[in-house]
Amino acid sequence: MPSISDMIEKFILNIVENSEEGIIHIQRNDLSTRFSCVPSQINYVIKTRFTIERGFLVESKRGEGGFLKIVKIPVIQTKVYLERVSIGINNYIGAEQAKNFLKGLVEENILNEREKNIIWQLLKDESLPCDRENKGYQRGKMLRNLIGYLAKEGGKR
Amino acid sequence: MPSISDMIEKFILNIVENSEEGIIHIQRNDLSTRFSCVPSQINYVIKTRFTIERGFLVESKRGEGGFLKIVKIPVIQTKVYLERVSIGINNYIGAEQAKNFLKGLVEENILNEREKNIIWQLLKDESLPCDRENKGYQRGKMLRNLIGYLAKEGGKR
DNA sequence: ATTGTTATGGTCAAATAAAGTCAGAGATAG
DNA sequence: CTATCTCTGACTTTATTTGACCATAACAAT
Repeated sequence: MPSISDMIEKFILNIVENSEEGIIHIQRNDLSTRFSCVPSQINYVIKTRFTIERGFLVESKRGEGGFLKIVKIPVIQTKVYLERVSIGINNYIGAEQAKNFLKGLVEENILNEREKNIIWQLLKDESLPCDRENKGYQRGKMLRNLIGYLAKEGGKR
Repeated sequence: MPSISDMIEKFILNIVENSEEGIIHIQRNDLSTRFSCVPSQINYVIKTRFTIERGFLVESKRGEGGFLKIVKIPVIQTKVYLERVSIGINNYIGAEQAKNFLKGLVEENILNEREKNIIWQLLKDESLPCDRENKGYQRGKMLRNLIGYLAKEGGKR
């Protein structure tokens, strides 16, 4: 007995699979109407199923002309990267750990030096004006999203 | 379904791109008639999209023969540009504003598309798991450090 | 020169149209 | 029977659209 959430997932998945590029724009209200559920259920589906770990990036825009943008990325690469940096949910990523991870990506030609430096500017301690615990948490989020993007790009330059 | 504002933006952008010199004169009422919207919507588009961060200057004249003059600032000395931009970085930087900064840097050839995307992954809302106020504050810090780095590098690629 | 008229453009706040959050209720699998 | 997953709705945040009212410039008629 598939739940509504399962059906919504399937529905979205289908659109993504059949899209060129694996990038789609949908509207939250459209979906909730189609499945006669409350809009926030769409958020639930997105949050539980279209995660980085499963190979998706999601962005959105509010207001008139708003949308959900769902991007499918190659899962296998993503998983490899995620495991390498050992980013689990709620994981703490220290500055050193982040630095080493970036170095690794440069060594593998996934990033060049300049890109590494740019990224470092954004997640070094001085750029995150919050307590240590949060710095680590934020680096985790940031790196996940970065990895998602890089996986999709295939690290090509 | 792009919003009307998006279409107006595209329309203006197209004219600017196809102009010699990157300087155009348009009339607010012409535009609002063409897109059947109220005149003040044009102001909205100008204010949210043709910003200094993205490398545009806008001047206008009222009264008979009035106009909007939109200038795409030509590529200038990177450092000068960066200095100008960094002045615009205050304590709170919203997601849209950050996006505009990045777009501007790309338009000025200081960043390439890929670099812009990488940076965006790190400072978009989804990557900063904290409240709105703090997101803005952090983006400020991050962008300042980024610009500091780019200024040193001279924006060369 | 002064004044009135008309043609522009500018500002701001309210209304509308999305999407996001979160906590609690309900359902289900082990 | 309990832990986890799903569903719901009230409240929040953000982006866009609209309209009422304001400011300025050119022109025409004193």
